[in-house]
Amino acid sequence: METDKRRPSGRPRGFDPDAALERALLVFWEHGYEGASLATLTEAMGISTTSMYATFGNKEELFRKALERYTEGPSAYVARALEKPTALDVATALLAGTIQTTTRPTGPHGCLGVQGALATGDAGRGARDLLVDWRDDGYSTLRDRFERAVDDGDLPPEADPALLARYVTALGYGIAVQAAGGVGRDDLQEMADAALRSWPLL
Amino acid sequence: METDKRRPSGRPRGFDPDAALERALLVFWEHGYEGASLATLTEAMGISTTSMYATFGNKEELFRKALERYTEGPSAYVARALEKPTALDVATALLAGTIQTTTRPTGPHGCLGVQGALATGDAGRGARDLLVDWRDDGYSTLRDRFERAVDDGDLPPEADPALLARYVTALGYGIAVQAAGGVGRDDLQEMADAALRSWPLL
DNA sequence: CGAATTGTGCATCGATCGATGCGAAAGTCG
DNA sequence: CGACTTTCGCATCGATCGATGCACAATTCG
Repeated sequence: METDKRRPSGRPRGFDPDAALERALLVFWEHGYEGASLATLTEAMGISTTSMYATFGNKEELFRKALERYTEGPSAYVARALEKPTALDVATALLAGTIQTTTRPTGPHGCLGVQGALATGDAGRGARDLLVDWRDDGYSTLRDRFERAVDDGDLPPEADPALLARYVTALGYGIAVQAAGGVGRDDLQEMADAALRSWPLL
Repeated sequence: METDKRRPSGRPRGFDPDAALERALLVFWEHGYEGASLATLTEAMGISTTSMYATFGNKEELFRKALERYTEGPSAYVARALEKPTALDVATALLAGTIQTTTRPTGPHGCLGVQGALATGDAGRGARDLLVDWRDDGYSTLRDRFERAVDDGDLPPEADPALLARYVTALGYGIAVQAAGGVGRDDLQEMADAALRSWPLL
């Protein structure tokens, strides 16, 4: 039942696709979809455009795969936060994770899901729509989690799960925008702490 | 003391610069700096590239002037909000104005100051830096306003003006991001109302 | 009128955009 | 070995990018 390690016929790849995708992710993260040219991407990935197209399809597919990698890598704190026992724990972990990820001393500032393609021309419409769905999914998942919290009695019956999810996501995206502009980690964390002091906003 | 209406020598312009700038503003607002090509811009403005360069300088200058027009037009609610009598009134008017402006049924969704150039390539660095300063100015002005509110006794001495300004701007940018993705006006307004219910976050 | 000044229309610039064609290279398989 | 399969290096594609040169049109001034 081992994973299929049989070498495929033909010339083997001269690079590690995962490592190359990680580099591409960083470029998209820092410069956005439209701001990341194929030349910049392939140079950072250390491969030729031919290899990029053969391996990843095209620029939009590369972006889609980079976003997946982002979700499972730098943005994995989201899934972990959703598993916290209480709604307040979820919100607290979500904002703390957002702040940590969007203000890493090394690596791009901000959030790929926000600055990757917020407003684009025709060429970036695919990426833009992809991120709209990505953010919508995040909101829906969070709202569902808060609905469960109401069912659990963790949140009072008067609490509004949809409103609370909007609140936390708004704070998260607002943090991401400020982080993209260079606002420091401590300032944002103080603000997030204060913003959750009145949880659940009744 | 009349404004100088003496016709300048030479052939008169065949278009209204203000109207053309307004069109350019809408294109930048919807597609962002990098996503707005000269062809798209000049077509919307109804003029040739030659006339654009003669009148506005270049693309980056056009963006700068469009941002000024945005500040004094669609974003004028900011200046009006800052004149409200109390800090809570300021915050309330600021968020309400943000929601109205970023979700206009006609016109682009979102905020030019956010989605105009959040992450860019080299070509968009000028625009990006311009918006970073624009947002920093907004934050600083709001913080100063809240400091004055503390001095006035309008806010309690324990209130933290910088933190409150971070809070309101984060909510505003978070609203802008969600509006860019098509989130509706009512959902955002409900959330903003709830977010200010615990003002001033003590 | 003619000279001077300013805006416009048209063509086009070099650079860069994303994307491909093609033959050589580097492996597996019979 | 030779046939087959897959990847790579190089050159280049047509389209679009932002930006400009230049001759002509339209106005003011002397």
